[in-house]
Amino acid sequence: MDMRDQILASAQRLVRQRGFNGFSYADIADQVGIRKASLHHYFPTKADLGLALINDYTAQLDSELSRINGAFSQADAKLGAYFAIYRGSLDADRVCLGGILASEALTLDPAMLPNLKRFFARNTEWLTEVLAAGSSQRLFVLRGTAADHARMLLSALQGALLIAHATGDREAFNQTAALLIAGLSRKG
Amino acid sequence: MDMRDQILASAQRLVRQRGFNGFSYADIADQVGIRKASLHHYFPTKADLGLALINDYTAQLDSELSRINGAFSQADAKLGAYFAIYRGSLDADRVCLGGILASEALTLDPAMLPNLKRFFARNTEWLTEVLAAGSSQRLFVLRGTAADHARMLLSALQGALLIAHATGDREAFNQTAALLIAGLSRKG
DNA sequence: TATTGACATCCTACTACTAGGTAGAATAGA
DNA sequence: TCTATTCTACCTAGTAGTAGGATGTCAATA
Repeated sequence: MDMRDQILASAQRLVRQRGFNGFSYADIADQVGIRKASLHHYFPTKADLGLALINDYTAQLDSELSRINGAFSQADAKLGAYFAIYRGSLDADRVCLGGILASEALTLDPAMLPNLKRFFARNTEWLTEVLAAGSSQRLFVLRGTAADHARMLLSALQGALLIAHATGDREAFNQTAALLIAGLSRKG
Repeated sequence: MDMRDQILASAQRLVRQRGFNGFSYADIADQVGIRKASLHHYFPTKADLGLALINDYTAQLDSELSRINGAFSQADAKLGAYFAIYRGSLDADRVCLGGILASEALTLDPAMLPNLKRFFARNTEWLTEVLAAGSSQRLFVLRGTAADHARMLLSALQGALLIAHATGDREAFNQTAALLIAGLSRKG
């Protein structure tokens, strides 16, 4: 892993624990063992770093979703794998980069916002496909459009992750996740 | 409204727009027309201010929930009024203080965390009561415990509010809210 | 009624520190 | 030698927070 990737990895870890306004170049410098000024060689401004973080994270998401698409054929299994990403994040004491950047949106460089929106769009688009497929296979029973369900699931997972991260109540996340899955099955 | 309340109102507005790390004493000073140093007379440290903000906000919630309990008897009407609080927040371009503090939890003074947890507990407790009542009146059909549903609804609303605030997509919030309500009704 | 003292409020002026960011030189690999 | 990388040293602006003085209010007192 070259220096640029090390910096991105360190920054991603920091953002997902403390938010974009919750860390500084000095923190990254400590973690990767480089001088603060050297970081500016790779990312001249913090907005540049932020932009790279979102794009990098979106690329990570894309590859995860591709992996899931390849590994599972059933919609419910795909959805389970998607939920597992969030659970893994919580277990590593981190939240979703998209979720935490969303909460700081008004303080971010405006150039970051379209890419942040795109990240959310990717999530909802993939979820919409999975839900629509599961619905036509009679695996899921939807009460609105697949897109509505997709947005709701995304919101619920992001919210549950943030709250569980703050309160330390990991079980609350699991129960919410289970209920969201149950809400898609036939019969109440 | 005395100066202390003006400061709290200004700070609450700032936090709910930009986060606790997204504003400074100078911002409050500008808004309330007082010198920065004078703020320290009321809230010696920013952690003191943060603590007061959570407690104040929790008190506001309590009075809102009391108002709702008094104004409505049907569980579905109570729930609708609760949802309306979030919608009103979004319309005012603010998110929930609890939600945004949760996303910054690791950077907050540890003294703030128990009170933040208490805020979430208040929400889930009230929601649990309303959902249980609605369930026994056959207004709602629950797929898990009332407490599970309460946590899920809270997470979904917080997540939807944060995302809608960041993306500017108000309609996404409305659709998620509608779907959450629909998910409680009989029949899919 | 006028004076005094106590207290709260708010100020100017400052400190110590951290933030992001820059200039320009040293180093190293091709 | 060219270029990328990393450094030391620094800058400017902003951060929370402090010291100590000015102003005002209000109640007790003479």
